[in-house]
Amino acid sequence: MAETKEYLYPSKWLSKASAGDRVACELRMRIISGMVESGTILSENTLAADFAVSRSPVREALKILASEHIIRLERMGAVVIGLTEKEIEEIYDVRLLIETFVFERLVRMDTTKLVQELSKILEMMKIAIKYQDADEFSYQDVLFHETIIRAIDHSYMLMIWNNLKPVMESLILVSMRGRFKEKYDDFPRILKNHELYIEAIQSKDRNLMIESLHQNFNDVQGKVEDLWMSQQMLSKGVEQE
Amino acid sequence: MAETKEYLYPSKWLSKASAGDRVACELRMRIISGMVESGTILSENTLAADFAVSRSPVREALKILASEHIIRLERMGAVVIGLTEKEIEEIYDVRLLIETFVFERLVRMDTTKLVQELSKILEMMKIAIKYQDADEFSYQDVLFHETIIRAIDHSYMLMIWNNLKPVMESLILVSMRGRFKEKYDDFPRILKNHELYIEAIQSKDRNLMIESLHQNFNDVQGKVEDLWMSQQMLSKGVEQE
DNA sequence: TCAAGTATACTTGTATACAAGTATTATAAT
DNA sequence: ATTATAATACTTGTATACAAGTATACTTGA
Repeated sequence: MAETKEYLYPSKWLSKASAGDRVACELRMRIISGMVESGTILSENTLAADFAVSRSPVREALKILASEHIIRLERMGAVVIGLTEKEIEEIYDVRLLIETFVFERLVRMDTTKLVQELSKILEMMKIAIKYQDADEFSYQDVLFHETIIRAIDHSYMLMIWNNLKPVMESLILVSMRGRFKEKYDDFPRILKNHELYIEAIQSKDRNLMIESLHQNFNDVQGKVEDLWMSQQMLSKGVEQE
Repeated sequence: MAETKEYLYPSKWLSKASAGDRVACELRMRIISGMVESGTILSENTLAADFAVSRSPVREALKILASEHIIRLERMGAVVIGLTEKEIEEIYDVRLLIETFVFERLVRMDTTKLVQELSKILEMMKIAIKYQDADEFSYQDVLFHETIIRAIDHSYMLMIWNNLKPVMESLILVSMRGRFKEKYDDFPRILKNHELYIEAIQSKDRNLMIESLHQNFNDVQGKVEDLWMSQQMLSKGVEQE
């Protein structure tokens, strides 16, 4: 059994999590970062041994990851699907779909409180950049969009978001960690886009919203791919079971 | 422990299902039909005793239902959320959103094979009506829409559908069973709408699609509510733990 | 060397056991 | 009568045990 040297998922985010959640989060990061390649077959017993837990939490984790569609539960073993370029695009299709729907609701609401909340999160993001804290930045970035979605109080939109969130979170984490090392000058632009987004919500300007949304996605999308590839290259060195 | 007299979920659909799935499906039906009222607190142990299985499958079932947002997992016990009028509307928001997106993709595809498949399903629906088989009709109805969604080969749209499907399925089952008894003359109209839908896909007529889609929803939506209420009334007589 | 059949070692699904924690209830003291 | 404390009976999360089923590998026969 290969000793797991270090964890990809921020341990501070797991303070109250169950063993099942821990395994799910860590495994998800390994899959999305490319450390565990797609096609790999995961066994409950092996994973249980690797993570030093029993099969119960592992089973739970595999169920979670299967519902996120990054693994496929088969008769014998779970097959890693991972994220291809196509699937990353699909994720953004969904985000675009959701957030456009949400915006249509927002324009008919009082958004002053929401705008204030978003501004706060934006400030947090700035500070995260200042201290080069990629994880904190990712957290706030995800929170930013979640806050917008929660604002319309639509349980099924929230359901979709909740299904998408873990994968998004991992994707953003991987992406941001890479950029804090390499492309530090990207961040002013990201912040600008979020500012535009807030402005669009404030002024209820549909076009501005769509524009900043697309910008936001282009920001992440184009770069994630490069990074993801490089991560995959990088992880070729890691020993595989 | 109250003996469970009869099952709401069609047992033939559970031929290869695990005990966890069985519990999930049956419990879902009871919640959505109103037999288990919202606010009820479910305990793993009690459910395990009721369904004569161990806690493992029950835990699995509760996780599934929680991801579908019809129960809420709390520190002690799972609280039944159920479907309010608002949530039923929200489900149709999502369906509208998905299927509109799907249609946009379809108009850029060769849909001859899809149309053929849908026609087959429609014939099946007709036969189900002929033999007054509400369950079979529901099955084909769900399959109809799933077939359309699968056609565009979009894993994340499919993911959303998969999350929505069980609840939809239960909702349609409850609705159709009621209508086979009471409002038998609704069905020609339902069939007509599905025909229109196929026609829209065939001719790639966006307006026709939107129209038939809305019709389809109105068909189910307005009536579901009445039925749901009446079901709730009806189930008041059933003894509750 | 190759085919067929059996045995073995894995797989999942379910049951059960146990530990840690929480609510409730009963008891005791003011 | 009311409040505080302690005991009890629940809760969940995790580990482990076991049964049924499947793939793999090995052995035996030609």
